[in-house]
Amino acid sequence: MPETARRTDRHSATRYGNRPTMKDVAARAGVGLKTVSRVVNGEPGVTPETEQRVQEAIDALGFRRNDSARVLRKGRTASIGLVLEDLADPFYGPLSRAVEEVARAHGALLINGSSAEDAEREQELGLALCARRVDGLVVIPAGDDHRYLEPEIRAGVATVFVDRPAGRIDADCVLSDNYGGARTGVAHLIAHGHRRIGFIGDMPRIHTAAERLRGYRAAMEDAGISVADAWMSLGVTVPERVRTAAEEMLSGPEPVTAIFTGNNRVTVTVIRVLAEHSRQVALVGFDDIELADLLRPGLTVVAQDSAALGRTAAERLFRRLDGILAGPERLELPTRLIARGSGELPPAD
Amino acid sequence: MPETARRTDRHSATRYGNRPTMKDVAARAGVGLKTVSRVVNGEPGVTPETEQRVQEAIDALGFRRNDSARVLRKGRTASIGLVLEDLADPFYGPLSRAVEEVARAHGALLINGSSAEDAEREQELGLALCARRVDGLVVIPAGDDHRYLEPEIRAGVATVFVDRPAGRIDADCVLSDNYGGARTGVAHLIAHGHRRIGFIGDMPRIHTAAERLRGYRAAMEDAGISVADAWMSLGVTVPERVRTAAEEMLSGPEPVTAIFTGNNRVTVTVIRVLAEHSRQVALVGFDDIELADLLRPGLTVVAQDSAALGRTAAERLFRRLDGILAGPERLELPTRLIARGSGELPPAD
DNA sequence: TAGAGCCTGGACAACGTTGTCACGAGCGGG
DNA sequence: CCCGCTCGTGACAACGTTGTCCAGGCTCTA
Repeated sequence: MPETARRTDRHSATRYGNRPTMKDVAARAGVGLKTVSRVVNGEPGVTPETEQRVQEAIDALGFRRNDSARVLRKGRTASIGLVLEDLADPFYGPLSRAVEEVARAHGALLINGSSAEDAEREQELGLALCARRVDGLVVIPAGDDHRYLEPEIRAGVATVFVDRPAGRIDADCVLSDNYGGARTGVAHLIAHGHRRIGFIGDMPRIHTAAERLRGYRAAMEDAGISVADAWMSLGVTVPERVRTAAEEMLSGPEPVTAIFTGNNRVTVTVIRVLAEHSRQVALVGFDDIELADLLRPGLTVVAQDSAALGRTAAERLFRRLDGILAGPERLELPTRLIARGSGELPPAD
Repeated sequence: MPETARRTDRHSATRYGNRPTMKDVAARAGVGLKTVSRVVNGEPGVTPETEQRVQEAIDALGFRRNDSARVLRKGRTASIGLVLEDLADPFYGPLSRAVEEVARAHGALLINGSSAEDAEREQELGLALCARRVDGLVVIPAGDDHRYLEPEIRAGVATVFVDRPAGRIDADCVLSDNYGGARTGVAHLIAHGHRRIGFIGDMPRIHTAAERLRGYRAAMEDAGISVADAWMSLGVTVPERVRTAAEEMLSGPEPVTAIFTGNNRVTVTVIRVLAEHSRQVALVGFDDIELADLLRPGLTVVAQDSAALGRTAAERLFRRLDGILAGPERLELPTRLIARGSGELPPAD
């Protein structure tokens, strides 16, 4: 049997373990290859006796269909990719989970990767997923140039951007109402008597940060308050920088009486600063935080629904895969102000 | 050109979009198929001029190698699977991220899925990943019978269980020291003068819950305290049940003066109950919680390092793939007691 | 200048699956 | 009794890639 021997050798050389194939099952059951395929896929046209023989062979050999081969033949992989910033961030966990649930409902698997807020890594990941021939891609942009995805989109990879818009290409995106949310949050502070309000946010090149700043400015303008430069601080959201920014706003001759924070990482740091601070300072944060209601005072936030973002994006992706949609569109989801105490504190002076 | 026409028809019928293949690139560049392959994979033996011609064709056509086909040919998929309970749970986010980082360091992609704490869904997911021919599998068990993975493991799928041990099969697993951690946490309460200490945990069929209960009992026994049945409550960790359990322990003629909570979901609910409660009750929770230091009093916890769990498991998986390891092993990672105030409160009476 | 050896490039088979098609058996109706 | 039909089954090609192997052209040396 040189044929068999050769085959075994090859296997033990290049793989680890010999997975049985349909050919093996067919040989054992004494039927043709296609008949096994029919049984495995539940296609009609097989007598019960034949089916049983095949099934027994499958069980005996521990056969499992190789989906890689199937995909190669069929074209669709029944999997979608998700590129996000950091799975460990509590904002993205629910988002990822929501995408997964929608994928599951459509019989698809989710492959996800973290870009670590690095544009190059985002691209690397997105393209790796395309090489795996995912049917669609949900991207939370880290970079601001997504032309690298153009050939993929043209080739039929349904692509939806979430949380931040796509850069330099025209594509579907699902965003929160960052501008409106920030505006509402700041207006809430103004309504409680504050006029000197600080804003601490992320780097302005990040779309969400820019939009939230725009909302802050709009709310201040609505109230006829002119904004001092010292009240605004934009930059990386590492604790050290945020801490310094907060302390500067709170000192000096005309300190702010309230702070609006641009995302959850900033909010947490500012809470720590305020806890060490003697004077009461009002605080409204963008993004909800677990246990926000257990703090004293409770934390008032502008909450975005990250699960809804994920769900909406994934649903749009599958509708696009089904060929129902026309041109790219931008969807905006509302935010919600949740008053818990910290945003309702009156000005201290 | 009937050949070309037919090919195009086929494509637009069964796929969406015509991805160019190496054949197309080869035709455009006027070289052979294998030469394109060599360029794409950076193999030696191609003159710079030829390479440039090929590269131009690749760019012009927007070609991207089809990894499905590659995998079929090569045997390894350079991807690993992760089956966990719920990505939205803050305990699993960092774990997943840690696994991803290790995978990335080994040039592999991570595919993950949530079992939603459902044994059937765990099996479905695990087998789907095997059908995709992942090289390895990290499983956080939901069910307690993993014999369904036996054929896969025999076939060479490196498998590591995390957080909870595998059921009814012999396999690698990486666990936290649940017993020791709980014992230390409860001993901490005893050291601060408590004798009537409650325990609220998850369903006892879950391994971690059983181990933590065992730790509780051991610490109590060490101190010569006999445990009343009313002090222990095991069951689903939905807020309603936990709330009821806590309130029962805190009422009656001999209420507990301290509570040890069996996981983060329980802890959060108990904090809420205690906040509404007049008498001071000490609390130590298993699992750390974000912002635990900002509560008043700060929350004392027995922290497990979920990222380390993931990292350790993934590293073991890749070492197994490299064929370095012998038999299955059980690794146990230490926990760490973090005192922040709530666990150091003295008994109220 | 001829022969040896090297380097580049291409033809071909194989990976495991599925779609197409054809074949043979059984059967009912003309 | 034969034609045509249905039904179960299997042979074969194709999906896009990579490993093997061979051919042809080049350089270098004797």
